[in-house]
Amino acid sequence: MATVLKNNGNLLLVEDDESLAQWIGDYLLSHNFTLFHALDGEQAITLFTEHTIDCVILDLNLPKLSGFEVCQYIRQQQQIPILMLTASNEDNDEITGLELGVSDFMHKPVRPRVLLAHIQALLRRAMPTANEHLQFGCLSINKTSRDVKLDAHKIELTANEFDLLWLLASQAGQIVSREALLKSLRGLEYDGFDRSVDISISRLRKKLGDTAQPSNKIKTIRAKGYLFNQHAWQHN
Amino acid sequence: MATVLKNNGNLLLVEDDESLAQWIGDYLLSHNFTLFHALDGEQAITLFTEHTIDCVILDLNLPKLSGFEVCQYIRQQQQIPILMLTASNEDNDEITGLELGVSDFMHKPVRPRVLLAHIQALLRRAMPTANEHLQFGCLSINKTSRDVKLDAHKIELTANEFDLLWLLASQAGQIVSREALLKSLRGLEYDGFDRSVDISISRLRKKLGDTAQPSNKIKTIRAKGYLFNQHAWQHN
DNA sequence: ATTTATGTGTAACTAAGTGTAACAGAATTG
DNA sequence: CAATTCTGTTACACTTAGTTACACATAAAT
Repeated sequence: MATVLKNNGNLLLVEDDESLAQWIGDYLLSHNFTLFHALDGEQAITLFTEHTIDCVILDLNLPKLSGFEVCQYIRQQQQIPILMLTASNEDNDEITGLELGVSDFMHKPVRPRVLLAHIQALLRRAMPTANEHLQFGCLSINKTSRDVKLDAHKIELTANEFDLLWLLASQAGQIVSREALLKSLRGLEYDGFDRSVDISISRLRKKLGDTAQPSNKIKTIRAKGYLFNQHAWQHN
Repeated sequence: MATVLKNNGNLLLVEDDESLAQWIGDYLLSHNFTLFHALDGEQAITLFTEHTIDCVILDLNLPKLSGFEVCQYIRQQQQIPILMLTASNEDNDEITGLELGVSDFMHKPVRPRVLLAHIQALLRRAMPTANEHLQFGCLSINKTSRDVKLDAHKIELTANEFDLLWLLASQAGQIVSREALLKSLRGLEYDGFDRSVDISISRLRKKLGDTAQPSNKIKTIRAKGYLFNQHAWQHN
């Protein structure tokens, strides 16, 4: 009979001290997490782009790229939780990390039970992103039924269009890069030339009646990406 | 002339050690937070219910009600950030806190600069979609919708022009150097010759109707940079 | 299996935004 | 009042984005 294991989440552990990584890793594996382990900053980014990661555990002192650089890169792509490990006395590292958007800190030495509790809390907190339903004025978006309504009038979106709308709307008011969109929609790295996102945006705008010139409901931010404007959906 | 103070947020500090509370409090007050101070758990809950609190700083060991009970009560009411202060060696306290939904931890002794960074990060995270909005007389600038209005009349700005205006307006009355602007807009170091900022300023002034000679709404400070003049936008 | 419909990407063209170069004018200096 | 430095602005080239048309892929229907 096969052993059935629940996967509690995909963790990316970025730590160059192999023995430390080993026993942290073993402990997390024994609690049914899937673990990806990077020994330096470059590996971290490679693993991050190639897999769906739920939480990053990031040591600060790394070969090739610093923890800060890795953090910055990941933050530009996604809002996933980042737990940073620091030496206890480095106030400035902690302050810099917080400004870069680190979600949580732990000081070395790390106790595994505490680490586990932190990771579980981070994942719990990140979950509400899986909110089922969004409402902006007359626009209603339901994640589970994948229904979109404008003033009680149903809008038929294709799978792609819905995913795109969800990505943008769930980060309303923030600019989302083509990189991030392309990665979520097609799992591809953005090469600077791919226009598929633009086309989908164009089709989506048409269906949502975003006819203003320039578009107002989904705004274009040149050289940066697109932005869902939550203020543009008030009933008439 | 009156001193204008911005309120960065309402903090509830729950700490029974008065001397510690005193100097943490002074430091936070000097960074333009409004502070409510409770000496025990019951006071904490009273202050919490009577005021709008943006973030709670909670010591664990309290008279009357423990920090955990206060935490639990607040969590049932609202999702506001709770920063818990613990002794460094109490793993179990930290684990219990995380399970109760504490947002962040700091171990004593607390360094004020680090505390400040944590609070700022918590507030930033708690209101990602908060409307960042600036108003100067007839000029209105909304960061999340990236809309700019002059007397209810919408001004169409390009991405660059908006970013430039935001940078200047959010530091109204202060000189902003070309270095800083170029760095923010294009991520480049200023080489002393780049004129792109000047061009964008020129286009921005035209759209904002800053036609005076010399320009009055966005002033040129020779050899220093540009300055957004908040006094030049009074209604006619 | 063939046809049909639908979704989605690529190519190509048009439109719009933004930087470089160049020159003119203003401010500053000696 | 030169000489010099800094800024404003125009013109143009280049980059980025919107959109149409079409090709390919997939799935449903015949």
